[in-house]
Order: sequence, then structure tokens, then C-alpha cells
Amino acid sequence: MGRVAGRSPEQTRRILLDAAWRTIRVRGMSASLDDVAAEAGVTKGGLIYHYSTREKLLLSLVEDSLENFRSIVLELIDPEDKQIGRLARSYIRACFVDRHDQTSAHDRTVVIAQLMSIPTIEAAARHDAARWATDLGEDGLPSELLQVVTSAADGASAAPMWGAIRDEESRGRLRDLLISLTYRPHL
Amino acid sequence: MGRVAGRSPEQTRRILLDAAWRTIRVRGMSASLDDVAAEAGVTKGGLIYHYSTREKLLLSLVEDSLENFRSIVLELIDPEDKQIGRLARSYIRACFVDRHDQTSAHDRTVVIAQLMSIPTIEAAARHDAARWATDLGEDGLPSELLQVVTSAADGASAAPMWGAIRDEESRGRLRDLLISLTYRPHL
DNA sequence: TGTACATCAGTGAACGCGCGTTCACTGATGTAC
DNA sequence: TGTACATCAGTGAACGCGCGTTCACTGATGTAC
Repeated sequence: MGRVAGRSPEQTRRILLDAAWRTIRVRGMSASLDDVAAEAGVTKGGLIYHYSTREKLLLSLVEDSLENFRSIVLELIDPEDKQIGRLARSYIRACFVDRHDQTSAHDRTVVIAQLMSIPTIEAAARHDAARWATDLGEDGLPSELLQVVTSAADGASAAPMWGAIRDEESRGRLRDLLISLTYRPHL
Repeated sequence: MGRVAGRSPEQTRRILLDAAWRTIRVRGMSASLDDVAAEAGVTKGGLIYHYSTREKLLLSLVEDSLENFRSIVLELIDPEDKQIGRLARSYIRACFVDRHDQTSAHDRTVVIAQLMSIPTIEAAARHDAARWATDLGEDGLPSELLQVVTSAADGASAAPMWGAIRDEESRGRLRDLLISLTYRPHL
């Protein structure tokens, strides 16, 4: 058919990334380019027109999810909150968010974990992790307290990866407890 | 050549599982059966003689690593420790162990996370996670405290999966802090 | 004790399928004149 | 305003390679007599 009117390349790339997310969530990392393209309503050739190799698609996916998670954290910062640890609290909230329409913290960790053997993706993940360490460090909480609450938030969001699924209510209690811990000067 | 004297089938299977671990650690989940067999010093046909499909090899790998982690935790229980929370403390210690000769907590989480899209493996992981929830629950710590420390231990051991690598010293401090938290009746 | 046979623990070649990638082509849109 | 040309955003067939799996075969060991 050729070019379809009324859609910019940027829009198509977004459609492709979203389709890739949905496909990978269902079929795991062995999802093929055909699967992704079909989910996006495009042929494999059309997909390859935008992402010339599989690796480039996956790298974009990871970068997109890292940015997405960061924007969720920024969004969840409480404007009323003027005390130190406000970024950490927002980070914790973001780790417990589970928006089905978007890439959650859980998806982020799952997909990146599966792709860490690809060097370009490992580099991107490392860079992002270092940035979080810096940003959270500047937030002002004592370092050990910060480690405890962020590790726990990470662990809780990644737990389904190794089979540990907790109900919504107990997840909520853990989140609230972690947030309350950030108000203690010393544990 | 045929049968090589002086090695039982069980020994060969152990050699194959260990080789699979080493291969996957280096080449990621896309490691081929040829890679694994070569690492074990056997042909692909020889590998398939013991594990008739790729999935069976991977399931054995996961079951082996879950058992291995459990035995590490039991090994690390302090016989002097008679207070409640002794299993939780041992679990925390195990999450921070990094024995290069064995499957660490980190390996466990990485590989299982990558294989959760295979139903038989997901079932095994869920079963194991439920068992930990029961065992740790019976350990006697208040449930919320237990959630905090085990989530943090899990998060710290899985962190390298998404690029966050901390130095040995700060890991040690986090571990000790988590253990000390288990002695508090209420956080 | 030797011998015949069965079984175990593999070997190594071959097969077929799916996947990522390449490529020639195309139809719709934008632009110059 | 129409027309010719360039470019964009794909299509869809084909290719080649690697992988998991199958299979015929084999050499060493165990066992019955």
C-alpha cells in the first residue's frame, strides 16, 4: 500500500514501541519481529524501516521505559512536601504503581533484566542506575536509610519476576510503611 | 566414543547443569545447547540424551538453583541464635552471599526472571516463593517488618539485574542494618 | 574362565523450521515550475 | 492550475543461518551361562 496518510514517523515509532511492550509481556523475550509488527498492524518490513535491527528496537524500548519510569516519579512528587526525602518517597510510590496502560516499574525491571547481556543495553541501564543513585543521594536522606527503603521498593516491584506475588492490600501497607520510614532521622 | 568409564549419569547431569550455569552467565539466555554441551565437554547429542528438550534442561536448572539457595539459607542459620527471626536473618545473609563457585541469590533471580514465560518454570517459581512466604511467616517476626527486610534483601540481590551495582562495603552495611532491624519488636 | 548378548552413555551427521535481514518495488504525499 | 519528479513510508517475497530435535550408529560395561 505504501505510505498511510495522517501519521507521522514519530507516531508510528510510538505505536511500534507500545506494540513491542504488549507483545513481550505476553510472549516473553522470544517474541519475534513478526509478532511485534503484527501487533502494531504493520509488516515486518515496515518495522525494520524504523528500527533497522532487532537490537535497535530493544534499545529504544529500554530507553523509553527508563524515561517513562523517571517521568512517573517526577509526576508523583507531592508539591506540598517540603521535607528532605521527597524524591525518595516519590520513587517508592512509583515502584508500587501498576498502571496497566503504561510500562510499570515491574515491566521496566523485567525487560531490562532480560536484556542485560546486550552491551548497549547494559550500558544504558548502568547509566540510568547511576543517575538515580546521584539524584536520590542529593535528596538528603541518610545513606543507609535510603538504601533500605529503595532496595525494599525495588525488591517489592521486582518480586513477581521470581514468582512472589502479594495482594494489593499488603503491597499498599508495605509502601506506606516504607514512606513513613523516610521521615525518621535515624532508623 | 560411547560410554566414558568412571562417571555416573548423575555426575554427568551435574556437570551439565554447572556448565549450563556458566554458559548462561556469560552468553545470556540465548546460549545454545551447543554452547552448553561444549562447556561440559560433551556433544549436543550427549546433552540431549540426559535432557531430552531444552525446556527440561532449563526447568532442572531452575529447580536446582532454588534448592541450592534454600540449602545456603539453612547452612547460614546461626546455631547460637535462639530468638525469633533467625530464619529471616539467615535469608538476608544468603541474599548477600556471592560465592562465585555456586549459584548465588543473584543468579537465581536473574535466570528465573528470564524464564518466567515458560509455564512449567513459572509454576516451580511460584511454588517455591509460596514456600518461602510460609517458612518465613512461621519464623515469628511481625509481618510488616518481615516484608520490609526481605524485600530489601531481595531488591539488593537483584539490583545488578537492572544495572545498579554497589560496592562490597556498602552492601555489607546494608546487610548488617537489615539484620539489626529484625531485632526490633516494632519498627 | 571365556563368550554371547543386552544395555548404557554417548557420537556426529542431517533435517526442518523460524527468525532476522535484505531487497526490489509501490502508492501516497510534497514540491518546483 | 496541471504536470513531472523526488521522497517518504511502507509491502511482501526471498534468503541464509542457527538452532532444537531426530536418528542411525557405536564402544565400553554389566550379566547369564
